[in-house]
Amino acid sequence: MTPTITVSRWLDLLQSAGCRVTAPRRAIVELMVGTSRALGPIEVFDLGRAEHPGLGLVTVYRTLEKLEELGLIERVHLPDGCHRYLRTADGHQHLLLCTTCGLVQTFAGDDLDPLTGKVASDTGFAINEHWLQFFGTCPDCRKPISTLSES
Amino acid sequence: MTPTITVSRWLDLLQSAGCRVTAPRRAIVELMVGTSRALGPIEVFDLGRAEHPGLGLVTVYRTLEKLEELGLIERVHLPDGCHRYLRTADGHQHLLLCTTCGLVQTFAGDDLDPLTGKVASDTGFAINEHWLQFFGTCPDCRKPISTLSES
DNA sequence: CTTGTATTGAAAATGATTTTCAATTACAAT
DNA sequence: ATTGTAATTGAAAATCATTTTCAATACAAG
Repeated sequence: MTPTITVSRWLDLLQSAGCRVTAPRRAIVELMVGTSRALGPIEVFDLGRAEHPGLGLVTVYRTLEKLEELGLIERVHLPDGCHRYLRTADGHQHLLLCTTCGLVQTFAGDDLDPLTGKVASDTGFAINEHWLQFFGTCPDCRKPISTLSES
Repeated sequence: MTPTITVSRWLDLLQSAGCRVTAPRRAIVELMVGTSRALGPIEVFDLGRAEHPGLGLVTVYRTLEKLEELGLIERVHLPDGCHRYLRTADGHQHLLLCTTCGLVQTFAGDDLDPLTGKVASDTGFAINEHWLQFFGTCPDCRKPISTLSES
């Protein structure tokens, strides 16, 4: 699906959920659909103002919250304690994140269901979520600044 | 190693690092050594005041930071975005956390080194950290309140 | 085009964490 | 034991992220 079609789909889903389609929301949706980086609220705010200069930070928070409710984006947590938002991948994916620029790649990891079941029965916990995430530095961020390609 | 000996060892390590051993620090160290729950700063503050009533929240933050620097405790992140501190386990362990009370269990998961190497060479990332964590509800927190045992 | 209501952005409020600072205290050197 | 000094303390203020409040605005249904 092309980015343009995905943007329309997200806006339709917003409308189906009883929300209005407004310029600020459109700007934020375009951003989140178009990027392959995990973005924090301030980044969305800064990038969004390029599209829609009047955009307010409060609207960013509210829109991200709504997109998360709809399952279109999800929070990812980083080692430093910050969290950012990321377009939800199809199916449950394991994540590889660049801690410098936020670039995200997904990878097909091991199937954790058997391990989850074993740990649950060993411990008596009811397990309802897991994280398998790798963190590192992406190829671009590993390069010296002089040779950096545009993102 | 008994908890008492571990407390002494932590205090010795603090001193070796050029820090002074004070009553507030002793209270916080005893807490972190003695619990099997991941505790947030406010929890440490509240529990610590039982031991040392004058304890200030600022001191809690500073002491936890120092213990983390020394590698004696580590931050764990939770799905809701909060983070708590946990006595560092021997070797790298995978964690199972109760999202209700913070109880932590470690489990021997799959060895992720081969997968890490594969993902690194597939993507060109330099991978330097990973999380494999399960979240759920521990046996005690699953029980109705009337039958709760003391922790 | 009019109208009702969801949405907006600014400002204020909140909550977590950090910084500043004067008073205190551990502890090394007498 | 006493003392000097630098590390440490807790309170208050500052900072930063996030949420709430609210009056003005703008979407979309009729």
